[in-house]
Amino acid sequence: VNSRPIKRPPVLADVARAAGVSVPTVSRVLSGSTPVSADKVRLVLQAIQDLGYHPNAAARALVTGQRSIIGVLTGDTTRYGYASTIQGIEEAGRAAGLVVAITVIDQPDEASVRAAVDLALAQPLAGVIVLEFDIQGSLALSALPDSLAVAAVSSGGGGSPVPRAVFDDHEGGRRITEYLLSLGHKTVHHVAVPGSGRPSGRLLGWRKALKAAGAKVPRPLASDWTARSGYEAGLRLADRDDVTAVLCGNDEVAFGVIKGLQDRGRRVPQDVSVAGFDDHPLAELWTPALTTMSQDFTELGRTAVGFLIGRLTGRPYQAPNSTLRLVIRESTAAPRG
Amino acid sequence: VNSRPIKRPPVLADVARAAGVSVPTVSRVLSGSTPVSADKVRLVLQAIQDLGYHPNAAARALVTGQRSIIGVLTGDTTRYGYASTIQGIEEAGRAAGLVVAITVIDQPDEASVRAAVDLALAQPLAGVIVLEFDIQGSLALSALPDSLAVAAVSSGGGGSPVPRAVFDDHEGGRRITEYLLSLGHKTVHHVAVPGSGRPSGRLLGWRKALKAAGAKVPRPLASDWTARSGYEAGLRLADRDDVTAVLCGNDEVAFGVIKGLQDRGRRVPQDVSVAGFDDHPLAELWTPALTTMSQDFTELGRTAVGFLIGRLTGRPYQAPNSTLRLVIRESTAAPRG
DNA sequence: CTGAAAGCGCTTACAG
DNA sequence: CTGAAAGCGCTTACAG
Repeated sequence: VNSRPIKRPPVLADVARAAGVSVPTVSRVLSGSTPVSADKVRLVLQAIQDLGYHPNAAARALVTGQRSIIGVLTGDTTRYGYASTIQGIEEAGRAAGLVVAITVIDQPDEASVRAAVDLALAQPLAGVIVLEFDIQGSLALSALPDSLAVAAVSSGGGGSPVPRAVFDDHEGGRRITEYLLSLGHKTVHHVAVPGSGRPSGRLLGWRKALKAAGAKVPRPLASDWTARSGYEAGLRLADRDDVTAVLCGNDEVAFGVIKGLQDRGRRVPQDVSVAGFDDHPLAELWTPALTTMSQDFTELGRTAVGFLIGRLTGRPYQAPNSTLRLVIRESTAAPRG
Repeated sequence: VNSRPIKRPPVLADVARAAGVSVPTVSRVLSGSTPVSADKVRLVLQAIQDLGYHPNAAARALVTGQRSIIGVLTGDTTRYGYASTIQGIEEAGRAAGLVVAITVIDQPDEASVRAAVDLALAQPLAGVIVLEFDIQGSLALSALPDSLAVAAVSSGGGGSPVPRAVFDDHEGGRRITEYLLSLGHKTVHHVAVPGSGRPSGRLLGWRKALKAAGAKVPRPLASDWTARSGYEAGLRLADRDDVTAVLCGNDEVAFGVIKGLQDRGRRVPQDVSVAGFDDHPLAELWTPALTTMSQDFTELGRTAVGFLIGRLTGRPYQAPNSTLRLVIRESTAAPRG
């Protein structure tokens, strides 16, 4: 493979020499902090151009103490909720002149968390945002030093006292379960996604709605967030004739559950209603189109950046209201008979 | 919202004072570069613990010249191909002690590219990886200075002489089109995704296969990568009775095309065969399960990191072979009659 | 094994 | 407007 040679990058002194001025003068041209005579400005700009000079970020960060990196600690980067949240963080970060440095914590154990935290903290960070969607996230939050500005995006409350952009999973789970019950289902089954150590808020809200309605609370099935694990759950649920409604921990799992039910000859929603969570972009195109609880993850990511910048600047940040919204499509209906 | 106070982070001198040793001694304990007496090691470790000391990354980077950030320049972070590639970069990066700093170039114009490049280069970067999947990527590649280690993940060849992890879109497009023709279709229609300035390799390979077979080359429809735009295309294609096979620029578009065809009463694959590109995780669960050209984006991301580290260390990196693989499922069949 | 000294590349008072 | 000087927090020869 071809490749350009890597030269020693030019430094400020090189530019100063080329332009015939002092080092501080170049710095002033760059920052605009102090007036510089027009002709020197021209010479300096020319030299910067010629040499292809870019400031050494490390040196600048050292002296100014200015950091322009938001560290993001997360258990995943590709699933819908995670990826959308990161997208929001990146957008809001970039608008504020910050880049996003991602470190994935791939296992929910102390060692992985420690390794990831150490790696992240080895960067000149303005602050860190933790995606507290899973056990990794919870652990990371408590492993972070006090000297750092920290915010979290979180599915429900939480322990350590950091600003959190939370989507109210509990409330969402409750509302969508109530909706299913209101269609006439005797109870609602649940295919759960992993929680952050404790049961997910979605599961808690689901259980609460069932209890409030005096409905039987079936034992939840487990999934690992993936459509494939949802499919397995769907196959199992298809064999039980007491199942008329299923709430899934997220849309990807719901897609799999629907397919599993259909592959066993159960029609959705005529035989079984299925609802999801999150409003994945494909939810409206699924067959049948998926009823779900919509969440604006991107907004949540932006909010977390707002919190972080608020802490950094001392100006408190006003979080926008919850974006929870029940989206009724075709995958849910009244039970037969 | 509650929040912990941000204290001035402790520095090496604070640790040295607390432990009653000199600054270099603390540094030596940290790096292990030079033996330090056991009792001093203990004192230093204790002080580090007590103070919650973390090294100042900027200072360390300045003196060692070591950078542990891979800058990633990309047009998107959430779509399947992009997100998976970034996942691979992060994995391989983390394994090598590097974090991934993402900057999105949200518009394919010079100004957006310049802003993103400047923001990325303001960090202490070990090198940068450009996702050359779109126009933004191509522009970014030419805007990067020579003094930086650069690699790209790319859909097909390319201009500037940087090491590229390429997935052979052209070859993939050709092979899957040949497959569709081999089923007996007179020609294959195409719903294209945006290319990186020029037509996508997928489109080129598709066209080449048609020409080689002496088939008519229909005018391709455009999409913007999303399932929704695929849906629009599907609706339009459904009205034409000369359409018996459609190759889509990616799986998400294919999902939409299938739904659009179905909503207009066309059955897939009995009336129209539809094939995708990429092997999205939901492709196997779609109804009908999607025939597609599988690509290992995660692997590509890892390869790009390999190139980068190869350049940094001077040890050339041997790229793995192409991962292109035709996956035949249920969405394609011989035409009727 | 350990400390005093120099220096990485920048910015910011300090004097003109 | 401009340069000489100091210093950010670390690491690395240099002497013991």
